[in-house]
Amino acid sequence: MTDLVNQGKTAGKIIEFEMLQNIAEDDNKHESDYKMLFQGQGKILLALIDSDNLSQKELVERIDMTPQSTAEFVRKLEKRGLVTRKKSSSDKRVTVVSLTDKGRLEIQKRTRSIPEYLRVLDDEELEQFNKILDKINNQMYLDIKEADPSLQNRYHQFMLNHVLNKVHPD
Amino acid sequence: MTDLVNQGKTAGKIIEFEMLQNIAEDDNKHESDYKMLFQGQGKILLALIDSDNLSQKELVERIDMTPQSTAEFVRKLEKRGLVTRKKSSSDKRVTVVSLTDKGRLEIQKRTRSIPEYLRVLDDEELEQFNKILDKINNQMYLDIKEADPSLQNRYHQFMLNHVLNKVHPD
DNA sequence: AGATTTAATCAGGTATACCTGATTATATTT
DNA sequence: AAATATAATCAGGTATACCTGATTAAATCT
Repeated sequence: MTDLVNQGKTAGKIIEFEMLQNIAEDDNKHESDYKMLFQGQGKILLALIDSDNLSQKELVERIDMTPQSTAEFVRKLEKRGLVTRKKSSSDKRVTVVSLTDKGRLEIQKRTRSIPEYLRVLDDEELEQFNKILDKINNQMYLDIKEADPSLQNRYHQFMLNHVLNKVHPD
Repeated sequence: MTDLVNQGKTAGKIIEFEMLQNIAEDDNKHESDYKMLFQGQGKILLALIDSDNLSQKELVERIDMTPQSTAEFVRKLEKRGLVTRKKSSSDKRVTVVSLTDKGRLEIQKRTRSIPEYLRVLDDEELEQFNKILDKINNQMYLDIKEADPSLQNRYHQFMLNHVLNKVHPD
């Protein structure tokens, strides 16, 4: 039963960690809104760094949202200057969405930047942390797949690929 | 410079971890909406487990929100049956907000529950993880204080106490 | 007792993330 | 060429988290 006590302690520290990230964000406002990465406009940006110039239809498939919501978020991103929308010449029904440089920078700021707090860990701790996160994440993939097998084909897998391989290349 | 590479890897895994938590939540919807813990209604609940029967005025101080927003969230929580509101008899201007049993359970579900994914870590890893989280969290406290010294007196400290000492007692 | 301060509410607004149903315009089928 | 399917948009809605300004009611001060 010592197990449960230790797990409980860790669980508390994880909540604390998330709380602190939240507070730190309030501070530098829009700079690093990690909450927004996995919903709405953020989801679209993430889909686009994975593969650019997608039609809204393709976005919808990857992102697991209605075409209407997707269109709305794309428009908002366009207004913010993070993506462009142009009609495809081969099929004038489709709208191709592309990242602007500003958009690319925006996501990189959010996903590629190394949080300051990691600097307090030494090499050994960093390695331990990596291993632990790998274990946890793998378990979560399994849990998610088990809970809803259809999820595995959706935006998750591509985000995974993105986060693991592209944003942080070795 | 190997440092930066390792830190980058870890940063990616943290984003992945957060993404996975998000997805897992979508699945069991309202069950464990960790995003909602540190804003709006969640913030109020958190303030109330720390110390119950607060006036809205006291809530406002702890929670760093306008009285109007606070009142709004309290009303919503009342509608959901998570808190009660009664006028103080000593000062009929003040409204005392108290957690109901349902409300208490609600936050415990969100803060006390041990995430399933922790079960994959063995004793040693759990200990390492605890140490790492301590180091990171402490650093974040320092960073936050540095960025805005006024924050230290607000809801953060009490949440810290709560998360560390009360929700997960040894 | 009258003036002022205080706790809270009312009224109304903004922004974000979503959704459903109906419609338009272009492609593809038949 | 007419019918159908497809990509996207329009219109309108819900819910959440916030906010400002104005007002009410009770308490305290002078």
